[in-house]
Amino acid sequence: MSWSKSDRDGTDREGAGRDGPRGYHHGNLKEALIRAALELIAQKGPAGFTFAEAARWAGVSPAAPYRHFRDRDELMADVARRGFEVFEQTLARAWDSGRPNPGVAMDRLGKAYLAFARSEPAYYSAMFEAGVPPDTNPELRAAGDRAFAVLRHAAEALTATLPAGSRPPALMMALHIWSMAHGIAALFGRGDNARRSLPMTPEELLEAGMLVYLQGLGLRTAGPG
Amino acid sequence: MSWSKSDRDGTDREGAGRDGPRGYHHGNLKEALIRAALELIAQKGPAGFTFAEAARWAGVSPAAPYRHFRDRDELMADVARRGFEVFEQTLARAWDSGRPNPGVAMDRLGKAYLAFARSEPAYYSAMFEAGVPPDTNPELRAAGDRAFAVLRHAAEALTATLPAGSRPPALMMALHIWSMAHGIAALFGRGDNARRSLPMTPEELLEAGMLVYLQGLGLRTAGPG
DNA sequence: TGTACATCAGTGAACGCGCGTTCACTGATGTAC
DNA sequence: TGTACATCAGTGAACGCGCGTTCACTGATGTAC
Repeated sequence: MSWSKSDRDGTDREGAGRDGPRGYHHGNLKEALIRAALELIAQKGPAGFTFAEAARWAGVSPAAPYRHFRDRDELMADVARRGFEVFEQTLARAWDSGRPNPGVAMDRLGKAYLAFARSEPAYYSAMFEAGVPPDTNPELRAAGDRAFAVLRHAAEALTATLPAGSRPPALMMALHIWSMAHGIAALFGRGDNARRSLPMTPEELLEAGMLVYLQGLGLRTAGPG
Repeated sequence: MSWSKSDRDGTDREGAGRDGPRGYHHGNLKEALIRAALELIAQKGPAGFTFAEAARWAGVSPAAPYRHFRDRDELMADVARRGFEVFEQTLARAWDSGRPNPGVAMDRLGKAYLAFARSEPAYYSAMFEAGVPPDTNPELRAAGDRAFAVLRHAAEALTATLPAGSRPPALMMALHIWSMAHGIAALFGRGDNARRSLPMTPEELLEAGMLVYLQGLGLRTAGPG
């Protein structure tokens, strides 16, 4: 990205309109296409996003995207990769090195997970539901691994509070928490999709589930606060 | 093609074929379309299934399906409904009224969940991933509710083994187990999709997760056997 | 500082394709009498 | 038992549409000199 010297992200494009980067051809088509994809995926799901419509959204001819992506799949993979990067940062910020203690931080991590799935449905779809094989792209896989690593480190910090003899495998614990968080996000976490009514918020459901789970591991979680 | 009276279904059509009710026009086009949809969804995901191709698969003209389904979505909803019915039966059989004890039966239930997701990916996709709103169809919703009821009853049976004072809400417990099972199925449970390598089988992961969870509830599960 | 030139992002026209959907139709079926 | 008729499942041709993809092109940019 950012490859003319004088920058060009001064204004933003789609959504509220405002053609920013004027000057020459388009300026920052690659970014514009990514943003168009995010918008379209959010509106119509990962399947309802076409190369042609992304081009239209960005205000260029249907042939223009081929200058930046081999095909639709490559664009989707790029969206997924960026999604993992944002996801990693979001989770890492929530975890905050386990402050003030791993239990509280893990609770925050869970909430951040669901918040991401809800507020960034397009990223989340591209990452987990669009059928993008993680091996498409070494960078995609690496980004996914880095995001998962945040969760794994959190699990390690939690198990470290247990006496050395009775520590469960942190990797397994991370996988359990990931699975439950993903399950809740997929089944109940998004606005209109697969709407099943819940007697509580997804956040409450996950928080309760993690509490029970951690208790099952022998962790005395202080709970929130 | 083929519209003389004899002929017609002598040869088998889709998959393992065997078109039953031969005789006249097609005989059982509705069923044939459902089976075509299952095949196509299994091969190419819920998005890669078109009305026209289902018709081709069933060997009829592209206009024929309109005699049986208003549109693609209605067909998809029907697939989902049938999926929930099969799912309910599968889960109920695995639960087997909680024999020989709820702990063992719950373990079986979890394995049956994952087995269904793996062996019937088309049903599973239509049910949970195709974006079919459950309210499309009262029957669809009812079928989904009945399938979930199996899980809820299992949770009730498990909580009933606890002293009256310390019973967690069975509904919440059912939701937790469902979420974890769905999360594992979605992230790790299918062959090629979203392949993430695991240091264990999905079944082992779910079994371990349920064990920890149940322990957290204070349930002394005997474990398998 | 100015000019010529290579680079390359985006154009616009064109194509083949498969999809969804409609329409008047046809041929098989079941049934009333 | 036979005949006339209503019903209805499936036909096949047709349509408009949007997509993916290609192509020779053009016009803006950066840069070597």
